[in-house]
Amino acid sequence: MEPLDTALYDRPSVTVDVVVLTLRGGCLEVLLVRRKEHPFLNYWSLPGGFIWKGESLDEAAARVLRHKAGLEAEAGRTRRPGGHPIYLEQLYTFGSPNRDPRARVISVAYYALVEQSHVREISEESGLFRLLLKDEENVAEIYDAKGKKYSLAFDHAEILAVAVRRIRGKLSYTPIGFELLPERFTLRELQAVHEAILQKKLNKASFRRKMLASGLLQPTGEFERGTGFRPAELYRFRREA
Amino acid sequence: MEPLDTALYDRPSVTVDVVVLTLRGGCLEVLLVRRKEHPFLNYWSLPGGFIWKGESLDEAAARVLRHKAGLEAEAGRTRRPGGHPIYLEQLYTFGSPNRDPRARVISVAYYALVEQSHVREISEESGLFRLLLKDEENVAEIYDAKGKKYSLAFDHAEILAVAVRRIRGKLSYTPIGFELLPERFTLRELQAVHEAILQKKLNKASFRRKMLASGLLQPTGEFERGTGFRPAELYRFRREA
DNA sequence: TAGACTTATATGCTTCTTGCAACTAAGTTT
DNA sequence: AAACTTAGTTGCAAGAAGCATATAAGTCTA
Repeated sequence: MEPLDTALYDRPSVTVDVVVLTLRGGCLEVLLVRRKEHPFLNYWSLPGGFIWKGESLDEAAARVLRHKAGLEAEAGRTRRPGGHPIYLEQLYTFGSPNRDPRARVISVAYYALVEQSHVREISEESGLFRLLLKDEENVAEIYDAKGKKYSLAFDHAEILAVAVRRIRGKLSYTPIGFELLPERFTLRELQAVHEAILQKKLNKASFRRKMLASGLLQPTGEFERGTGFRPAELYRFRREA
Repeated sequence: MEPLDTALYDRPSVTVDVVVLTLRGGCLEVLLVRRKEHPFLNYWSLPGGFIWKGESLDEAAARVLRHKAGLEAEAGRTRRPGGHPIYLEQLYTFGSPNRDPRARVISVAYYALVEQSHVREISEESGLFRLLLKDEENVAEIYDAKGKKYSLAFDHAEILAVAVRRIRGKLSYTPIGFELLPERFTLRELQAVHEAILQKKLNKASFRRKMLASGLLQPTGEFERGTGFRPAELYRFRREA
């Protein structure tokens, strides 16, 4: 099984990089960490790490999530602090021969959807950045709170572009918007999530009808408080079983 | 960049496996090759191979397609013998620590959609097998022409299950059915492709309306010949540019 | 050659979904 | 009490999809 012809076969390192997405102020944001090594010293990059022995790719991604994003994980099933599973899914594998200038590194990218309050900005060395993907572009753009634009390490801007495209496509046939919200949320908040991801206004009545008809929302009978004006009912995602 | 702690970090081999799908007799079929090595000696398996130095994952998949399936490829753009590109797309990466009993092997799986007449059954060592995926199952079943069922090497039955699910999902929002047909085809043939993939009957009038309204079909003005009964018009996929 | 047969293609109708706009409801602020 | 803002509902029109039927264009058979 060991490749015999070492002049021909490549023996790459394999890393897992995780795109941690969250929503803040009506915008998609991504968690980045500052590199402390060459190349791309001091550049912002996706949290990631080499896979370990005896560990599956899913487990490696959960570990990265736990160690670099402070999100608890548990035997393949990553969990939010509150105990609910975090949405974590394999995205795509990037393997251009020169994506890392030092050596052959193949990166299995994952993406996670996390409620904003659960993303800990652990230190100066990690932070949330606004994420923008223009149509037809194959790299995403990254901005800090002041609107300053950053270049990312390696091909991470491409990875982000793939992530945003994936979540947009997925949203049109699966209601993963929940994953970015707290356990209880209003329909307006859910609609705002969809609008932020899809980058377009949605019709309120249609959105409500579709969501309620899907049977995935469970009304709690409780309402927002202190909003000024009429409070909206709180729903939760109907977890089967 | 080299992982330092060799007791902890893993340095796997990386292979590319390609799920070559085609359609024959109204059924999805997959190209398998017979293994000539341990483990799983003489088992049927997906065509695959180690990645080479200087080669991207896409290029590795195209090379596997060329060498193991006799399908011409060219600089990342794999092409049918006739000159049209073959549909080839990355599927998913499989990396359970013990999926290969000998060593850590991570497999980046691709899938290709190929017109039946272009799949060469090169020798005794390769063949097309009927592919069946039951709802809720996470492994696909494999049958030969006589209806005999086979077990596959490694986790290849799981890879096939993921491939079938992916193509089913994709078909509902992208008309990739073309890729399994010759350049010119009738609407009945196209509908048969969709029905074979989705495993359900479709309404003829609705299917025609939707396909023609999509603007992706170009009528050729020519018709089938020698079919007995009324010949249907031949269409081709509208290639932009 | 007429008529039976089979499949291609078109059309009308119903049902369901979606977008749009107006309406009512329930709070807060002045 | 009236103005204001957002929540939530309802009616209608446009479009998509399922279903049945009608017509068209060939071959086959008597």
